[in-house]
Amino acid sequence: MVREDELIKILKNIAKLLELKGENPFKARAYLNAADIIKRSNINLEDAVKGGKLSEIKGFGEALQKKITEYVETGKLNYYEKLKEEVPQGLFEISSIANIGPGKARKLYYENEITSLDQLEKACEQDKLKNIKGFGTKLQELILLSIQHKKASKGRFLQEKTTIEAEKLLKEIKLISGVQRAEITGDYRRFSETLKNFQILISIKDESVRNKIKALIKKYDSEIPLDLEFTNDDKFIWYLHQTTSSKNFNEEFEKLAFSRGLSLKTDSIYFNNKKINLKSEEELYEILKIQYVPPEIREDIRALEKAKEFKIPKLISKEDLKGVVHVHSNWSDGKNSIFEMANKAKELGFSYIVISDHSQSAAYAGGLSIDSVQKQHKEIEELNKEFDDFKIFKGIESDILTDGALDYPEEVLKSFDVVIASVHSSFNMSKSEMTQRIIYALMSPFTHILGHPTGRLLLARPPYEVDIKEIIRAAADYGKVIEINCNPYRLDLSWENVIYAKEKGVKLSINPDSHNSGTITDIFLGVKVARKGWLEANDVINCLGSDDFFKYIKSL
DNA sequence: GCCGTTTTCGGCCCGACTGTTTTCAGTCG
Repeated sequence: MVREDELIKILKNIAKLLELKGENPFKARAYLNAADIIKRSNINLEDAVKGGKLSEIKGFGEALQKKITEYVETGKLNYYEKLKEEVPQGLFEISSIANIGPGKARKLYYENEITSLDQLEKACEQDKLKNIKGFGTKLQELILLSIQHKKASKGRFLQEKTTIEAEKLLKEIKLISGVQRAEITGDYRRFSETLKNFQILISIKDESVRNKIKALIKKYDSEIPLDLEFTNDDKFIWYLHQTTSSKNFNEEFEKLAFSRGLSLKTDSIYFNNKKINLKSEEELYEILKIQYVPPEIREDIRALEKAKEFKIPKLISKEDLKGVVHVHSNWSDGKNSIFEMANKAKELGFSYIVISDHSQSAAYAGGLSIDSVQKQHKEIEELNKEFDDFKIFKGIESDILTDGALDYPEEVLKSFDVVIASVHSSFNMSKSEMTQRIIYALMSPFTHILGHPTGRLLLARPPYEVDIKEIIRAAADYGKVIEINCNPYRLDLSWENVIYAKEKGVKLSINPDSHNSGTITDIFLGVKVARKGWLEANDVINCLGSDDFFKYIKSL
């Protein structure tokens, strides 16, 4: 099995390394282009190599064919390994800072003896960069911000990226004889956006089991650290609950539990001085006579207050979702055809999909010209005839231009069923300008949904400067919907702001923003964000059936 | 490094932005 993602990463890194070496920028672009081809197209690399079909693909010349073949056959690329040795690590790191490209990185490294991020940080703090031609006070500030963000992200991992690994490890632990119960707990179970480790709680029969687990862990090969905690089975549920909950929540919960007759001793849990073995967290809540609090919302004590009053709403679940909003097709920068995207959504049990490719200004992402829009609409109309009980809606992800305008003239905007408006350019505006820009887009009668409202990329890019609360209030005023973008790097709107949006009466749409049919399932990550934001099914517009969804959109 | 052809070398996407300039180079999407 070819690690396609890995190859894409290698090709991108080669491009960057070449730029840093100061080679012909077009050579670098050829590698970027190759990475892009692999990402967007449907080529099965293994088959293409075996069948000698690589040469048929535009963009894969002699050199790239050779390299791709080498990678497919050996899982490695010698050229890349050599290149890594030629380019200093420090130089590579420096160029990873926002607003530092290859040009500035080279200047710092070779002409100013700044050979690491630490040195770069110090130089900025000591105000030394402003003397270098091309640098100034403002850039110094931006560099510091970027370094800070990088530091804060260090040692943290995206929740979604860790899931498969975590579940696999857990399964293996459970198979060890003498392991009674085991769960991944902590941030993972509460669904925090990023994690620093896997916290695993295990109840064991006796001490000998520990060694068996340790032997298993020795074979564990991952960059994500493990934090194992052992307990006896009587206390398993208590500790599962404790380690899942946030600190604040837990403190209040313990107070309540102890005041209502629970006590914790070394051997077991006692209720009214009687030993108990809890089977589930639900049982724990039951004996305390309060409503069950799902793990996702054990963040602050408001949840506990509501639980005492039995007023925790029925949170949204996967099964409530009826349609998929915001996916890209190969008409812009997606990998699959409209048919393939629709078919996949149907297979997953959804009853409609909103195709929303990029708009004309997004040239880098193959944004649709007016002519293409019209052709795409014809294709959708034809496809709709082929599907029973499934509907494809004509959507667009329209850029919000710098002045807040949408990206097509009115007569074109009118032709879409659904318009999602998103910012994709000029991130460095002032807070008030950016806020105004987005509010202006919300005021357009053609806008239905605001896409990824803060533009953040988890662990990679902070949100653009924007007053998100003001935007949420504006969405409420103009009756517009806000997206929960489910791309694992975005999860934007964040759950904290989802809570605020609900308070203000704003409806949300849980959108996967998929660029291929395999990531439509990202939509289920969004359900977790929504749950963490206390949403119920009736807060989310794609919980509506196809007809009601369309009616709702048209009422905006 | 790729492509295409005016066949073996020249052009490759480019506009907006910005911090630094005082006309522009580097970065970004």
